[in-house]
Amino acid sequence: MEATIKDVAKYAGVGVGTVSRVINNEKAVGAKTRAKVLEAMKALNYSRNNMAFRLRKNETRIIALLVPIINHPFFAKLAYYVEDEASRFGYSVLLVSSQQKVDKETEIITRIKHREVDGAVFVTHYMHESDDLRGCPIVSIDRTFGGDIPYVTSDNYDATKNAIGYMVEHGAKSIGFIGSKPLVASEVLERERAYLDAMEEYDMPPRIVNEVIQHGEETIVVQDFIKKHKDVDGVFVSGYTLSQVLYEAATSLGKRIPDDLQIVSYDGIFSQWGSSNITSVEQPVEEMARQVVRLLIKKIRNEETPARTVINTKFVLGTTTK
Amino acid sequence: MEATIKDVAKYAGVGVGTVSRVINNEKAVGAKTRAKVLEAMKALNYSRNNMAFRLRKNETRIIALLVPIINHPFFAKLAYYVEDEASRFGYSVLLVSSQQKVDKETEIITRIKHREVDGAVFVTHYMHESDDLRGCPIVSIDRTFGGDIPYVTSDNYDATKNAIGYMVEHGAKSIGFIGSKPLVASEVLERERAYLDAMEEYDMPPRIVNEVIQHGEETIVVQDFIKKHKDVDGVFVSGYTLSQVLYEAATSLGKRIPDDLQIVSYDGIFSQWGSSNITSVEQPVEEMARQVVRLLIKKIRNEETPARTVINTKFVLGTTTK
DNA sequence: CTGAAAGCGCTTACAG
DNA sequence: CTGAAAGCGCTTACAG
Repeated sequence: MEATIKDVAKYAGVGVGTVSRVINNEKAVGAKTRAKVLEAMKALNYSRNNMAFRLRKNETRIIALLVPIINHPFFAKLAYYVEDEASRFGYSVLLVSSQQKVDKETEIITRIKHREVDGAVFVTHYMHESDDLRGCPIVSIDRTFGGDIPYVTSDNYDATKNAIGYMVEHGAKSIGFIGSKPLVASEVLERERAYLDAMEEYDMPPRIVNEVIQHGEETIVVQDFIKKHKDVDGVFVSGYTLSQVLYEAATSLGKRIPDDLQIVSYDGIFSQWGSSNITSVEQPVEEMARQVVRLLIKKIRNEETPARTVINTKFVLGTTTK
Repeated sequence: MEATIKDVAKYAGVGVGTVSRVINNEKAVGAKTRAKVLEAMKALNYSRNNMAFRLRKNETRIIALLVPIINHPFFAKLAYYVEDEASRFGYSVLLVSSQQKVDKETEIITRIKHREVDGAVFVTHYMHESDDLRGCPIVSIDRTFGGDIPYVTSDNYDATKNAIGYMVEHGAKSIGFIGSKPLVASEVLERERAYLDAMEEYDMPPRIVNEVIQHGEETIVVQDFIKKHKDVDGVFVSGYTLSQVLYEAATSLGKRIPDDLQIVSYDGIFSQWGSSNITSVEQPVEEMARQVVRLLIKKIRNEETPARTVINTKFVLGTTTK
C-alpha cells in the first residue's frame, strides 16, 4: 500500500541506497539524481517507515515516564516539562501511570529490555531494588536504587530545617511533623531527619506522625494528631495532600490559622486561585524535569552522569504562617 | 551484545523458526525441542527485540494522545483513563502536549504516516481540517474534522439548557453567558446556541460574552461583563477556568454568591478543597476516555465506527446556586 | 514437528 | 557520485 524506498528507487530509476541518501540529506548525491528522487518521493507520496529506521539504528527515540498517577498536579506538571525537554532532544515520551501497582512499575524494565523504549524516568513508590535494573538507562526522582541509577532530588534536609526555623522565628513554641512514611528508601526520609535534628536544637519535644498512611485514612490520622497534641502551634507537613487535610481538619476543630496553628508544607504549589495558600517549600518541578531528562539522555548515550543531583527548593510564603 | 534469536537457535541447536515458535507459544513444537529452546533462552538471558517484532507485524502498538497541555486537571484525568484503557488492549500511550502550537498538533499526523504510532486521540484547539487527515486512524474529542474522523463529545446543548433551567427555577431573572469562543468548529459552540435558545424561550435578553479570550485577559473580560450587566443574577460559564475567575471577580466586586449571583459552570470537577464548589455540568471524563480509546482501536483495526458519540453529563450541585 | 529461506523497510560499508 | 549486497532481528509460508 504505502510506498517504500524500493518503489521510489524504481520510479526514479536509481538504487535504494541513493534514495536513502537523499532522504537523509547526505551531500554526496548529484543534483540531477537528487531531483529525480525527490520528484519520485512526491509522486508516490513517500514517507519513511520509522519502524524500519529505528530497527536499523537500534534506537527507539522514546523514553518512558513512570509516575504513580498522572492525574495529580505534581506529576502532571512533571510530565509536561519532561515531554517538553525530551522533545528538544528528539525524544518522545511514553506515559505510564503505575496506579500503585508494583507490576506496572517493574514492567518498564521489561520494556527497556525488549527495546520498546530507550530508557525511563522513574518516580516509583513501591518497586524494590533489583538486579534487573543494572545497566538499564534509568534516572530516578527522589529515590536511590543503590546501583548505578542516578537520581535527582530536592534539598529535603535543608529546606525542612529552614521551614521549621521560620515557624520558630514567628513564634511557634511546639512544632509537629506529619508525614506518610515512604515504603522504600527515599530522600523524602531526610525531611523527618531534619525535623528531629531541629527539635533537638530548639530543645522541643518531637510530636510526630510518620507512619504509612493508607489512602483514605488521612483525615482520621490528622485529627488524632491534633487532638492528641493540643500544645502544637506549628506543623511541618511532608506532602501536599496531607497539608490540605490538615488545614481542613484544624479549621473544623476550631483552630484559627495561622494564629493558633502555623502550617508549612513540602509541595504546596497547587493552590491555583489566590484563595488560601499554604506556606510551602516549593520544588522547582520544571528544573527537576529538565535535569532528569538530560541525565537520562546522557545515560542512554553512555556518557558519565553524577549519581545524585540536588535541586534547591524555594520557600514560598502563604497565609498559613505568621 | 544482546542475545538474538539466532544466538538462541545456535545454542539450542535448532532453527530460528523453531525458536520464534516457542517464543510465541505456538503449540506445534515438540516438548523436548521446546525445553531445549527455553533453556537456551534462559542461559543467554534472551528477550525479544520488539523493534524487529513490530516491523514484521507492521504495528507499533502505540497510540498518541494529543492534548493542549497535560498540566491541566481535565487533560490529566483524561490521560489517566486513556492510558488505563489503552493498556487493557495492549497499547501504550505516547504523550504530546501541543502547548497551543499548531505545528505540534500537525506533527502527529506525520508521526502516524511515519509509522511511529498506530493512531491518535486528538484534543486540538488550533489545527485546521486537512486532507492529510484522511485515512489516518484518529479519534477526536469535541471537534469534528469533517472527514472520516469520529469524535466523542458530551451533550453540550441539553446540559446547558438544563443548567439554565435550574437557575431560572431557583429565581434567576437575568442570565448571562460567559465563554471563550473556540477557534475552530467544535461541539462547544452548542453551549452558546443552547443559551441563546433558552433566552428566547424564557424571554430574557441575552447578556453574553463569547469572544476569543486571550490567556491572561480572563479577569478583565469578566469584570467588564459584571460591571456592564448589573441586572444579571445568574451566569452560565462555559469552562472551568473562567468560572473560577468569575467567582473571584464577583466576590471582589461585592456580589454575594449565590444570593446576588448564581453560577453554573461546564466542567467544575476540580474544586479540591471542599470549600466552595461551583455548581457544574460534569463531563464523565473516564467514560469519554474509555470510549475514545475503544473507537480508536476499532479505527486502527479498520472496523466500523460511529461518526459521533455523545456522552451524557451529570449536573452536580455546588454552593454557587440557590 | 522442524529447518532453510524469503521478506518486513530501512542503512551502510564496499566497490567502482 | 552511485548501485548491488549484506544485514538489523524478527515472522511465516513452504517443504519435508
